[in-house]
Amino acid sequence: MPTLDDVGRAAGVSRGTVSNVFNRPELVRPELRERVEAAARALGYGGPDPRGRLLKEGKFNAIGFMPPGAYPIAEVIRSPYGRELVLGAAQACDAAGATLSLVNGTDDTRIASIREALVDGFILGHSADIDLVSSAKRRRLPFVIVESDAGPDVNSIRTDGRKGALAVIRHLTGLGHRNFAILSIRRTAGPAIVHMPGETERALASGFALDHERLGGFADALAEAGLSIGRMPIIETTPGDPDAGAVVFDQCGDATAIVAMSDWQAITVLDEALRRGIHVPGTVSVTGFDGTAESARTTPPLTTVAQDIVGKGRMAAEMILANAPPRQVVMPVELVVRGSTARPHR
Amino acid sequence: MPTLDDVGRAAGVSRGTVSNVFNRPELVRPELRERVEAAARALGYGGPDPRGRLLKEGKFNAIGFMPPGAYPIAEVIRSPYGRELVLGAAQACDAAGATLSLVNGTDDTRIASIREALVDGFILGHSADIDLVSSAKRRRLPFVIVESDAGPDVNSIRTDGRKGALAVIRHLTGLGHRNFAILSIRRTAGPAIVHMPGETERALASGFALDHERLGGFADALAEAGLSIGRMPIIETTPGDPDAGAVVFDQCGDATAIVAMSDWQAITVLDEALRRGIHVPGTVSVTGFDGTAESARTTPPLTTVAQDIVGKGRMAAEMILANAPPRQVVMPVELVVRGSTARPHR
DNA sequence: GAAAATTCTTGGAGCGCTCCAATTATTCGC
DNA sequence: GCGAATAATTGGAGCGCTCCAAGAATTTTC
Repeated sequence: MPTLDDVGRAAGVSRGTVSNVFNRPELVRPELRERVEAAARALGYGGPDPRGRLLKEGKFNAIGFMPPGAYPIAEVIRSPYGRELVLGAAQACDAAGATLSLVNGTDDTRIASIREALVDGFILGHSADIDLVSSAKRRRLPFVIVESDAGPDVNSIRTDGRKGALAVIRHLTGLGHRNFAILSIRRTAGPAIVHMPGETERALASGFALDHERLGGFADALAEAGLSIGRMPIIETTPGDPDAGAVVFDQCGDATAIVAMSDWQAITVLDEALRRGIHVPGTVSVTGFDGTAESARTTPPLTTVAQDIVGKGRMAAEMILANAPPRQVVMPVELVVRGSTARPHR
Repeated sequence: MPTLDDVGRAAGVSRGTVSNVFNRPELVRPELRERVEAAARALGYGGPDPRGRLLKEGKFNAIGFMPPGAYPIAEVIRSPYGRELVLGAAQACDAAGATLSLVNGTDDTRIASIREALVDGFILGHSADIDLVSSAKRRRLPFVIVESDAGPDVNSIRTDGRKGALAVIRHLTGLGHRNFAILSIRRTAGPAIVHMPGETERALASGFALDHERLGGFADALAEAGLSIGRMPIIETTPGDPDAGAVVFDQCGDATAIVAMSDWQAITVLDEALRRGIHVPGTVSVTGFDGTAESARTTPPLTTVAQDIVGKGRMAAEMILANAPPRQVVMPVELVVRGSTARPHR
């Protein structure tokens, strides 16, 4: 690849003049400019390489989005939640004229990705992963953690998951439900993990901070109704896993309410119910979490905990762009009761 | 910000050794390594700046996606079509461990964005925009144009829009329709542009190559049935413009079939029909284009021209990643007849 | 037509890093 | 304990560019 120097040599001018031709053409005499442009064309010079400029100038004008867990970036676009979050971030980038980089990282490359991504800041899709946070810190770029709180010196933005969880369970116990199955989020790729009653401690200890908080809310609300979360099956599935619904119905025959940690999982359950001819909410009630656009369009429409996901993504990106002192934002939630919940059968 | 040299000075070692501590720690004696690490911590050195490396090494390990027209990147995520295209590209990036950069560019910054984006190649969301293509060429990075053909020396991947358009119109004329309204894609932001019968030449000349091809298909299929496209109103709207449906019904009262260039626009029409109590397909038939996932879930389900959008995005990204000689790919289409079309009323 | 003012052009310094050949320190073998 | 082998460290060159002070060329002014 030819360089500024090569072009300069070919045109009989200095590197500096060639640079001016490309960056401040008004500074160079028209005839010279044309000579330089001709030389550049002849050599196939494609304009100043951004690498060189970068070293001198600094900013990448881009913010990075790193998916939660070790999810592939495609999964982020595919998931209703991820999509809305990215949409919000994209809105903020549009307003700022910045690029939004979806940064790829498998389990063992995400640390390196943080170190090397060509961005001015990061959105870490929900994760309290200590290693990730500390490498983000080390890099000394602004970053925001979505959906968990990593202390006062780190930007974070999360939903009041506890409150949402309480609201869901109170709604269901209020309707008379006593037997629940909980559909939790598996943090890595792979098939469903089933924790039957009595062996649910492991589930409670695992996964994202997000799950802890929501599970905590579930546990407390169940306790209010004299129930114990330890008696309920907990099933961890990857959101979007099409088998999740089947596993739930296979394993949790006597649950009258299936409580999912995400709309996407709840929708899978709805699909499977339809397939099996199980009536929702007649035979079983189903709840989601997130209030994605999809949740309003299912049959029946999903009872869910709504939050402003797009707003969350936008705010996350704005926090990076603004580069202000760290803040910890907690977004409100609201229970949206729709058609997928009713009194238990009998 | 401290540099390798600063750290080296503080630790009493050379720059090279500090570099080794971070990149090939096994090369440096443990005690020294610790001394260097301590110095780095003390100075708040965040590890080697990727900028420096970049200059030496080259690849960005990222591909850029530039939205069609001057659409903001948020619009790409929001639109069903854009989302699937990006999803496909993300799949290919996942497989290759690359970053997917959604590159921002307004009308007057897109050229500069192409020049300066920190990527190894581009996907140009459908656009035959001469300036853009030539600046992409100039930069000498591999790039792929989606949805139009820019000649044998440029990668492109497009759908057989003409065939799809023919199929739609033949289906509708076969059902007995004679009065159509055409919903075309406005390339810039802004309200609907209405071209009433007799003034449609302008519409035929404008917009994306994509529209030309599809409009050409419509025109020919109409001609087969003894009809003239010049007699049909053509309305250009921005996909996702929620008013599109209203404009169509306000302006095209006697059309028995509304033919949209994208599912998204067709869905808007469906929504508006519902709002006005106009029965689809009883009173008016509606067709989409693209076969997005959404099109199967509308009420009634949409008759549309299906194509493998995700596959298209994936292939586009793969073409860049592979960096092989230019190819021009034409993807097949298939008419999918669903519930939104029927014989005209009366 | 010479000095002053203006416009253009030059090339060195430096951005932070990696690479590598050369140098220095350490360990090994007998 | 000494030379050879091995391991660890160094620092210069260079990646492609921008910036800028200085110098050269041209134009203006009186």
